[in-house]
Amino acid sequence: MTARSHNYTLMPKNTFLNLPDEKRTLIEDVAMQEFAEFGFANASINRIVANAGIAKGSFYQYFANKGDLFQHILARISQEKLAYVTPVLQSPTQHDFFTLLQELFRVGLAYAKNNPIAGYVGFEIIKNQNIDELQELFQSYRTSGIEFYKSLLLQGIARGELDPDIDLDFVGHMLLELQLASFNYYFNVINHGSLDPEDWGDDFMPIINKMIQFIKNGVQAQTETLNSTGVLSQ
Amino acid sequence: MTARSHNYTLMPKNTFLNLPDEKRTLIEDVAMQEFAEFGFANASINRIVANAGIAKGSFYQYFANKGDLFQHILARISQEKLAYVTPVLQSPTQHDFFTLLQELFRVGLAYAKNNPIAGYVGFEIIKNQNIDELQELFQSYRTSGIEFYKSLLLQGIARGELDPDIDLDFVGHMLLELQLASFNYYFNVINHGSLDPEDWGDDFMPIINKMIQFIKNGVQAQTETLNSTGVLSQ
Amino acid sequence: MTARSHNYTLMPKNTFLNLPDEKRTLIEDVAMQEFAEFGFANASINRIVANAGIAKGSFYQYFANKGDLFQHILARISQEKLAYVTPVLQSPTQHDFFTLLQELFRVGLAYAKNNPIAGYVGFEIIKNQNIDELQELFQSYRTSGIEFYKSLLLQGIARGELDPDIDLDFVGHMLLELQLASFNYYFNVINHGSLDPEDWGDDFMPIINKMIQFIKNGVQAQTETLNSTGVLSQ
Amino acid sequence: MTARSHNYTLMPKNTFLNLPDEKRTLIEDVAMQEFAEFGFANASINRIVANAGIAKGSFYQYFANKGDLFQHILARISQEKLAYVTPVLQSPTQHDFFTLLQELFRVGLAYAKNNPIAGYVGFEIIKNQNIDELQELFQSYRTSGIEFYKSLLLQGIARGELDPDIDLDFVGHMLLELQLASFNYYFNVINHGSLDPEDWGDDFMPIINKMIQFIKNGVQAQTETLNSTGVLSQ
DNA sequence: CATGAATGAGCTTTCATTCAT
DNA sequence: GATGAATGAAAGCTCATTCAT
Repeated sequence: MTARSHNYTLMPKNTFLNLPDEKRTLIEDVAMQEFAEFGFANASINRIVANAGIAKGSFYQYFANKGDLFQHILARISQEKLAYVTPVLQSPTQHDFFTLLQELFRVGLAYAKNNPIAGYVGFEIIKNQNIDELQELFQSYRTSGIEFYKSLLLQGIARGELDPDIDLDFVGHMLLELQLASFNYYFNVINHGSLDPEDWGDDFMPIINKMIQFIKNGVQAQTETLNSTGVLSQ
Repeated sequence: MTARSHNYTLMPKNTFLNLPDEKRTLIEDVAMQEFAEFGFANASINRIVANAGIAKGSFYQYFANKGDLFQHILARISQEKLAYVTPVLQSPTQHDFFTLLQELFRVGLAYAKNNPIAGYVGFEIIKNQNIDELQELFQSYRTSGIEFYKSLLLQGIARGELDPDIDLDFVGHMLLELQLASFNYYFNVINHGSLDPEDWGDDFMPIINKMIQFIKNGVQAQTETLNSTGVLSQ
Repeated sequence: MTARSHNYTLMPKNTFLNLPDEKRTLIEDVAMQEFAEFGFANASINRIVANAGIAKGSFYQYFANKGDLFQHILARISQEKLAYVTPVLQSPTQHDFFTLLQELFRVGLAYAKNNPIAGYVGFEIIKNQNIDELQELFQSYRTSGIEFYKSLLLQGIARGELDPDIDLDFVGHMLLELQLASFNYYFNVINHGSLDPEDWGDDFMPIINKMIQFIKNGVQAQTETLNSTGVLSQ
Repeated sequence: MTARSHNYTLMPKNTFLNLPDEKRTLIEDVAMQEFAEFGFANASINRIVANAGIAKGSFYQYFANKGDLFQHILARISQEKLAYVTPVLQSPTQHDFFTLLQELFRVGLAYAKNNPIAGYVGFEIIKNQNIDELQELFQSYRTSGIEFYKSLLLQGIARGELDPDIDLDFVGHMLLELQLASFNYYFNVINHGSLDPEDWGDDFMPIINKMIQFIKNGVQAQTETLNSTGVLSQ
């Protein structure tokens, strides 16, 4: 009774984690490459096992299904990103909002630059939430990202750095979207969509600075007088 | 004979356009629904022909393949949107940048509200450009959108409405992303992802106004004094 | 809307029935053989298509799934049996219960003798109702059989041929079981389980007569006196 | 070494029997449940070991294969049933045929009522002999059952209780089938196929009595006069 | 111009069993 | 004696596309 349906359904990984590092990493890398190249829907387990040199049966001893593998890959990416967290981000209360934001974006792009495939997969995934079976997972990544932004915004408002009238939820969403957009811009415009690490330019700080400037002041000319409706007078 | 081999190579549509309106529209609607429900990768031609009540062979006389159908659907959506273009957008030189931007966003959401499935498909698609065979197509949609934003930005700078130091290309990208984000926010947050027209709230102007405000002034606290409505006083 | 999910799900057969007779019959025969040899659970569609010389994809254009094929096979068997219905069974009111019963059993075995594989499949199937997805189907076959027996029993009672105190439902069940048992006895004991038509003996009337006798009078010695409890006195 | 290769060939059980009682019983229970739920063909060793919490390799040290396990389960059920044998059945020569038969059926149903899963498995299995690899086993269970009935019949004839003209072999088969049918009737009609012990009604004696009556006298109307209770008057 | 049967490669997943530790 | 990772054949089923009529 208690024995029924135990470690059979919650499968997420288990045996996979005990694999020799080399083999485990190989499988992850192959899978990541597959997801990056074909997207989740078109990723083929056949190809993955072939490229990783493992038996198809073995795959299913590591992961419950394709979604499970994918989830694991995302988790690994999330965790790897933690290694990039810098002193600035570790003490968020000691810096102003825009410094923190700049650091956040910088760290995101730095990770992506050093791990283009992982970065790309992580990016694609948050962007595309239209995979039914994984919607919840994606939503949770999005939500936690937005919540983090909202906490930063709150702090910024409290310190008088930010306009207190902004809609926290709305702006939180937009910051997440703009972070993704920064990746998109860097990846597609600067690097022309290449996943080859060699093609990734070194200097993404200009992009980030433009982004911060954009978020900080918007695009309006600064010197103009404003009428009471907030619409520019001539 | 020659006509036949013609049909066969330049396939994009041709025979399809001569169909009775009702049949053609049915096929389009079914396809749109399919793409909305399953995404491009998982959309099934089998299901489409079954749901549209046409023969499998007929489908391939209308379209070269799934991508061709998809391209057609997108083109139809693009064209339908034109019907929403308002006087304001038809004479862009007579309005200031933020008015135009507001109108652009408003029109986009109005179309989506009245055609949720089409709106969703059009949105998802621009967002997800990771479908290899359609990348070029998506890119062209993006590019033309961005170019349009850039032309607006240029005009705004020329008039002194906008900060002349912005990077046109960068900001153009961001505006496109933010437009998509406005849809995303409206669709996922306000309407909780439902495609049912009945669930779609009526009032998206607050979202647009927040967006315009965000783009205009950013989030930084203004040194000017603010009245209680958050509108700048002189 | 109406077009959705039409002839896509109710699949039972459709295209299959339009096949050239020869091909259709071949597939049916191969399938019947497969079911007879391996049972439903172990029957392999791979083997069936290989033995029938058709493509796997074709199979699924004929049948929705294995259960659908099976259902069709059973329906064919049911229908074929109708050809065996004799004048006696066509005018049931004109014969006494035991004559009808004898004829029913005779016809059942005659069909099975001439179509051993079909007979065996039909028999196995009613017997084994533990295939989840087909339980309803089997139950309906059983139920209609039992209902028919019950109607015969009622008529027999009305005519004074049968003990009016019997439990109709119970006896109906038992008659069905005994008919299956007659097949079982004939098939396994007399023919030693061979499906080869050549091994099937000619004369199953002795079995039927014993069965009728058993059902008619039971096994009790007929001459004994009975005490009031119906238990034999010494 | 030699001991090891011994274990390996005569596999049926051996190492399994030395297991701590609790573990052994758990495995048996899990297996029984699996067979009851999925039938033999669809029973999964994967699921069994998972649900029993044992290693896959261990399973194959206990049993040669699925059939071996199954055989063991059947043997256990057979043995458990022995505990239900009553004084009446222990001294068969001291009771008349119908008393013995009634007791046999009663004991069978009593066991099934107290051990629904085991009862169901034992029943299903004897009923379905179309599992190639186990046919011999099933046949032997059937044969020994039939032989026992035949011995009872012989004794009954010798005592003048039974019609001396019956075909022993035939009637023996039918009695076995009717015993299974009584289970079938009780299980499917009375308990509606539920394996939940709580759903099993208490009173199966009416069924048995109808069965005895059926076997004793058949269904033909008696020429003797009947009192209103349906019990024969002298 | 319409049809829809035919195709076989491909899909994800489960299987019973082996064997090195 | 116990383990559980490894295996690859096989399962049922869907796919986009072709082509003869």
